[in-house]
Amino acid sequence: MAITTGIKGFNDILPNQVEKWQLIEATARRVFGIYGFSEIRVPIMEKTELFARSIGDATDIVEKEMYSFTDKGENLVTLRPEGTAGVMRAFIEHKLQVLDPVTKLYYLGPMFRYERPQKGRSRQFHQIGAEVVGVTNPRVDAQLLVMLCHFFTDLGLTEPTLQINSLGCPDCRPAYRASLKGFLLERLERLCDDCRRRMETNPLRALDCKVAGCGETTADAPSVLDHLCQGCDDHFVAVRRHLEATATPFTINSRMVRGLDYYTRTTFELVTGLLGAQSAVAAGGRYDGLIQELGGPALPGIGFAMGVERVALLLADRETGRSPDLFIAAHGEAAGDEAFRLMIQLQRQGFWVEIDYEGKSLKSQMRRADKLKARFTLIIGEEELLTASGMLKAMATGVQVASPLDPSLLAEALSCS
RNA sequence: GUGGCUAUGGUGAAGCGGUUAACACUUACGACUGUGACUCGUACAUACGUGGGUUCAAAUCCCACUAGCCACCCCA
Repeated sequence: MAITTGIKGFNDILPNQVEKWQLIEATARRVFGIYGFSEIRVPIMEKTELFARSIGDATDIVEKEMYSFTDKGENLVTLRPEGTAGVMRAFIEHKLQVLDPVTKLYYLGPMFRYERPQKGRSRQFHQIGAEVVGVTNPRVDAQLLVMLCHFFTDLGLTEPTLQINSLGCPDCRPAYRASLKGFLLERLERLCDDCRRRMETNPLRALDCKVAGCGETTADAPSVLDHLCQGCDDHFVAVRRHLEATATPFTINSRMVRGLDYYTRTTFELVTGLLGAQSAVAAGGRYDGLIQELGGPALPGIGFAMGVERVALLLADRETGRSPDLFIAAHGEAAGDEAFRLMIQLQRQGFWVEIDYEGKSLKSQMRRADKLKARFTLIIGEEELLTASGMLKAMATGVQVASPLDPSLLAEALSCS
């Protein structure tokens, strides 16, 4: 394959798209900041074992989607397929719990999963995620969800809707799982091949199978929510109560399934119908056992991650708002030197100034000034050079006035109007 | 890993066995006044993903490969 072709599933984000990305990132930083979150930056590679332990050995991510390899020191390393594992590793390694009993972190950056690319999915993709460590109280679950909704509202995206569920805990989930498995076993012949396979790996998945027959078959399957232990039930009820108290719209989806093993209790997704097969724009949940499982203190955690590509897809393309303050059109070599000198001086004062670098005709330069949507154009020719005075033209009105070739006076002219 | 669809310039595309491979945008130069937008003119695919085949003749038909897209699986 030609070396000028990128790797499958690894996409360039061109300048016109980057504007959107910057808006998403800036909104996240701003909104998450309001809720007291601090950014953490962790490496994009970790020991393979970390992901296997946290995400779960039997998950598809670990089984077949990781970019894993042996480095030159014979270490088994993996390009992060998600963010939580690395952040929790850093939390434990640096004992962040001693700084504050409540740790609120957010991160953003590329993740890697070897999957077949399709709409809203690529092999290198980007997530923005947030995690809270140290709080069991359901108020923090609600707050995290409110923050997530706040973020989307600020971006002008009201379409994705919040769905929540509870997955129970290690005390009550096994019983539910057994109950569901029993239910499915009785109806084995009505399930699709995939669901039969899921029986062993993860029976919960049968609940969101897209095959029509399976949907009907599992319509009256036992619900997790009926099998929650007292603690989990109380927790879930409280989360719902707090969401209602803060007027945060949500629906309960007891059939929602998560792909990572570490989730407990509250799980949630922000779903949209506008992204083809990819309905989840952001998703997450509580992971009360993860930190201890990784060898850290017994602290609870909850977090979410959103797919930046998916958010960007939902955002309408926006016009590039930026345009130069001034274009200096020069006629002749000496004028070109003067234009260059003025440009640098004005740039040092913070103005965006453009010039022509190739000695093009005045007409060409004016055309370019227009195309760049420069607010002003300063025209310098031989005559102007003699009097040290150029013509300053306001492009919108076409009005032009003589203006001394003086950076501070020009700066003044650019600042007003 | 499995399936379906598609592959023409920088972009969007016409073309359906014999055309100078339309048209539009973009870009470059020029005309209209040393000075942009509108208008007009000129230029820009030895070439139709790659490799084979059928035919007097293929961008147009057939095969293989590759890539992209969408979907399954799974997931943010």
